[in-house]
Amino acid sequence: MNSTSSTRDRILGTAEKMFAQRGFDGASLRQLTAAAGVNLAAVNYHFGSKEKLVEEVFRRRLDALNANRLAALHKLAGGEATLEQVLAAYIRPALELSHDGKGALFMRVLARAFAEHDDNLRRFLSENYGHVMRQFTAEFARLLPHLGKAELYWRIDLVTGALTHAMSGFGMIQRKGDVSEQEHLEQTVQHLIRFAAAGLSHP
Amino acid sequence: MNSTSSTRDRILGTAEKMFAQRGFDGASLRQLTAAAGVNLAAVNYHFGSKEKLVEEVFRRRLDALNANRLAALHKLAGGEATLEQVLAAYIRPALELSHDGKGALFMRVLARAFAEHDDNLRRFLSENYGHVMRQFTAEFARLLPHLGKAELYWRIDLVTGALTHAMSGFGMIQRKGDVSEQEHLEQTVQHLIRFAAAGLSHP
DNA sequence: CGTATGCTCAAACGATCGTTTGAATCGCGT
DNA sequence: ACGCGATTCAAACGATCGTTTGAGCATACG
Repeated sequence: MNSTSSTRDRILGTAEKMFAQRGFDGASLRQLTAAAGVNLAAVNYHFGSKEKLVEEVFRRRLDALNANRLAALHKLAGGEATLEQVLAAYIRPALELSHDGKGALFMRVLARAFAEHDDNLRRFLSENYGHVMRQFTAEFARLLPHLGKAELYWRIDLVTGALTHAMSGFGMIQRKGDVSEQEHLEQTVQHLIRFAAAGLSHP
Repeated sequence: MNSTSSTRDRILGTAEKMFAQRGFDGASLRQLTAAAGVNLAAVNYHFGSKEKLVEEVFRRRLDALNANRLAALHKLAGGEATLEQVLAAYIRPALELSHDGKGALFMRVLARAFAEHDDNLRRFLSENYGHVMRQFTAEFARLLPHLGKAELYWRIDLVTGALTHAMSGFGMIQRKGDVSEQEHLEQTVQHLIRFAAAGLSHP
């Protein structure tokens, strides 16, 4: 077995792009393998099925994304972090991912998956990355003690919707020529954090 | 030609349900017509094509929804309405639509369409209902003069994402047995309005 | 050298898709 | 009662889908 099959990676990269553009059903394996320059049967050989390929596209990005989120969260002083800091730990890794060309496509894939309400995919996400969301929710609960449990979950859901919506469009937003990429990213992070903080903590 | 063909309406109603459940590509005309109890060819006879059927599903709901939104907006005292009132004019009709059983499905269809970034559908929505969004944006600009144009658009986009996300899940949220439907709706409207107002108007 | 083993390839499989067709049936004005 | 347009119907069309197959090629190991 090859340790890093070029065919496997080309399929994954092309799949990410085409899933973002045409959706999971809309992107056929024939279009996908043709665009990747590999044989049609290579997908089933390397991944087993189209659905397993979808899961692998998610796993590759989300493993890194959620590891970064947890690392940022744990780096904060336990029990003393501010709401803005916790939000930054949640938002910045996602925005950094959506900032480079290929990661931006993945955020659109993610937004699509949210909207599709696909039960298999939701179970996959919950099983593999639910613990991350749980840790952040616990932090939010500590920082917003005046909110009831239902109210807190509700606001987090609203913030999640806003962020998903925003990041699925990020990267397509025209950036002014007089600010650097890093500056643009930082400004966007600050906007998102302030928006989320305002929505979460209002009385 | 029949003025209100039962076949036409059954197709539209079933299409809304199945598009919400399985997406536009995922719901086939064979499943759809079988569930509606009509012949397969009836879709192409009454609507011309599957894509025209999709547009008609949108048109039927959005005509009423946006008319209600504009009526609520114009009923406000011109130039003196508060941010919360304008938000209510925007949010309440959508939530009322998503409150009855069939409208709730439509909101999921709408959320799906947002995530799919389909160019044809976006053009259709922009051409037919763009003027509504423009009027609300003008009101927001009047009420939030301290925000730059770019900043305002950005926050409206975030609010739109949050609302779409929330309303696509609304109706699935379990309602406590001790509050009436009307009460539940009103509480939800108030939550959404306060969340949106906080996100829009924060410094 | 011979032969496993990992991988690629063209071709085909059955299933399902949206659409079209032409005949059968319905419903109403004259 | 008759005729005609509107509607429904079963059947078929070509296209495309995900998956499987078996032969061919490569590389490494005994």
